[in-house]
Amino acid sequence: MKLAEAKQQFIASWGAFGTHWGINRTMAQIHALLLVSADPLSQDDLMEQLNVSRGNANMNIRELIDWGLVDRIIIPGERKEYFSAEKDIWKVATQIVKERKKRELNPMLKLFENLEEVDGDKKDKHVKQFTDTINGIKRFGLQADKMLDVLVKADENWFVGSLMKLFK
Amino acid sequence: MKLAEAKQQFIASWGAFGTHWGINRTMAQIHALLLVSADPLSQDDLMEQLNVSRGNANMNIRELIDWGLVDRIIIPGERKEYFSAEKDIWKVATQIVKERKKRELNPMLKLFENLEEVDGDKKDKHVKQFTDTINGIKRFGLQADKMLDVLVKADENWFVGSLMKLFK
DNA sequence: ATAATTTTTCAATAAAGTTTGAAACTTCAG
DNA sequence: CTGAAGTTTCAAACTTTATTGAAAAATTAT
Repeated sequence: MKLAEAKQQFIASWGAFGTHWGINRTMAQIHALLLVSADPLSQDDLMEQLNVSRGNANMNIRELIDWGLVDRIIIPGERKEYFSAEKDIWKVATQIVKERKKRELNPMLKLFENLEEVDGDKKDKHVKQFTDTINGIKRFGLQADKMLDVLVKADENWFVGSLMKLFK
Repeated sequence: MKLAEAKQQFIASWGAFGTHWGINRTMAQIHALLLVSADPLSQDDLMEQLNVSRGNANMNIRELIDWGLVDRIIIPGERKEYFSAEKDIWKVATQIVKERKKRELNPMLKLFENLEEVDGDKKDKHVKQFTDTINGIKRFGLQADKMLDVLVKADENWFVGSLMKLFK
């Protein structure tokens, strides 16, 4: 398979998977293209190679920077800005975990604090089912929160090594 | 806080979070309502309590059954079907992991097998960057695949217990 | 300064995803 | 069988989200 063809296929698939993960297609495609590019690319390079508009490219590059997955690169003597993606997949994964935790898990746990106390007889099965469910979700969420904190701080070798022992 | 109000808030939030997780609002809301309901509910109960149409309720109930999160319940002497959700959050989580693995991770790994071999000089930095990236993602994916298999088979006490030791 | 180039913004438009509701289909009791 | 009750399907309407492109703002060179 030719390199250009393989790249196209990778970018298309990555974009398609992204849409199932709450990431829009363009953002995932830009990330994919930067992941497989040896050198930094400019916004115009990205627009051209992915056939997307200036506004779209700009917005999604900034979003990727915001997620900590892409860096702005200044090339001396060049007017344009260039962009480059973190290539170490372990770092990419922990960065994504970190951000999703911040954006999704933490707000959810916060919200649940309000739902803990409900009026009424604790013996009433409807009240009991509600509080038990909320409590179960909350405990699970706190557990996950702790685990993910450790995961994010760990380095790959330690983590994978420990898990390998654990999992035989 | 009144039970009815707390339920409404839980359902609304669960629905909102669901949309960030590739689950549509109605599906997440039906799941939420069944999670906090002590008894099974019929399709008409769900339609009424969530204000959604018959078609929408039907389609999303079936999707939840397909995900293994909701069971059909036949109540003797009743013509209607009733529905009930698995209440154990650990089981809910492992079931979701299992299904997403099947639907997302496995197809992705399959797709990547094709991209491994690329024509051209392995010394060319463009070829090298591409194959290194794909290889890195593939290794990571296979590792995750193995871990998730163990997680899905494990029971909660074993898993949490082992991790607690690991994470001190 | 001012002109050239690059980046950002945002209202309009397009695309994607969700929901509805009525019709078709199925099941079961009498 | 027949008809009532329940379930499923699906095209059309609607809602939400993503994308465009042109104009405004910012940046850098002369």
